[in-house]
Amino acid sequence: MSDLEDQGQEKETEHELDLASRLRQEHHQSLKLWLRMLSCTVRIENEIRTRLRAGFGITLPRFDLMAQLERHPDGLRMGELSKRMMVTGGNVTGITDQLEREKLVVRVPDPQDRRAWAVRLTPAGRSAFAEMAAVHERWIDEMLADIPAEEKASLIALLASMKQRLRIDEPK
Amino acid sequence: MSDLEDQGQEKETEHELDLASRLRQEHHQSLKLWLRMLSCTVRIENEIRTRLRAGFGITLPRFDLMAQLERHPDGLRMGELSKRMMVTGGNVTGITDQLEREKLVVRVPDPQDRRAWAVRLTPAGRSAFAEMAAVHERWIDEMLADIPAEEKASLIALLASMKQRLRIDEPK
DNA sequence: GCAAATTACTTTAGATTTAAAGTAATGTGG
DNA sequence: CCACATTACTTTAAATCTAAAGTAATTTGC
Repeated sequence: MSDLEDQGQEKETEHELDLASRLRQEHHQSLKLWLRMLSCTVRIENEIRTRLRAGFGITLPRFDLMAQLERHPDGLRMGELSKRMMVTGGNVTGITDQLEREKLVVRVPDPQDRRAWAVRLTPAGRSAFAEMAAVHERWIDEMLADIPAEEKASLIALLASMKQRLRIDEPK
Repeated sequence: MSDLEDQGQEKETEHELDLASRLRQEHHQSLKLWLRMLSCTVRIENEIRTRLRAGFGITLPRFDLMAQLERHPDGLRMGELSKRMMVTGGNVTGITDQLEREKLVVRVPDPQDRRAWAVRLTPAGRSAFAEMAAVHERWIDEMLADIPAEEKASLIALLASMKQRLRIDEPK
């Protein structure tokens, strides 16, 4: 999903708006915010996906899963990965299968619970990820280089507030 | 891709940061912004996907395509849809096939260019979309209801700036 | 203890998605 | 006019992705 948003520039000379147009604008404010955010996100995501494939021959979901594991040296259970990556469990199974096939992660049985598996980066996985992550961060930095640091800081703060206040049932 | 972001709360008492930590923070600022935005986007997107399926038996990409068409009564060419939806042409072909099968859109041959097709909403499609769009906007409004209007306005403005300044080659 | 509910993960079917190759029509240079 | 590149769309193969059903282990209630 993506760019429902219209391209037109808006003129937000707030003091000149009468009540009617102010209401009309507020009515669509949430939708406009959503579509604008979605548009930025998809653009960046597509660019990262292309570069990861071209530069490292890896897909975005695999990179994402490895990124989760990199911060948890003891491994993460499938369910934890599913929650953190915000995708279904079946999806995590598939991506893990692929990464295991490539020897970048391993499934380790949980001694406490025989239903559960911990997924861990292999040494090869950890080393491959380290290289990719550094370049990945540089890409992001370059893509956002023309945004003033103050605007970035504002966005970071506002998005934190947004995440907190989102009226969506927490996943599980 | 999704929630690489750490969960921890940050304390941004800007005046107390020494130069070293300020630099360290700036180094990761872009990445943090990107991950935070991605996290919000995926959460909202998943919720909308679920609700569209449960409420209307429609998928998100089909809804998205119809939304593009709704603003263009004369129809859009496949390539236009691809650009606006920010997905590949092959993907648009598949989604259009599905919607055509459901009699919600039609392909109309372009008299000027026999390679090209315009895709249009059928009357049934237009009417179905109108109903869904109203509910869809209400959902967005509810999900974002706890975010103060001023913050929404700031985000809208900052994201517009972000979109403008993104250092990504314009699609085509 | 043990039946029933729950949990953790996998499997399945179907839709979406990309990248790359393929097809057909259009544009371009000479 | 005609070879050649380009353009618009489709097809293909492989990976993701969801929703739902399935499997096996654990927990719960009694």
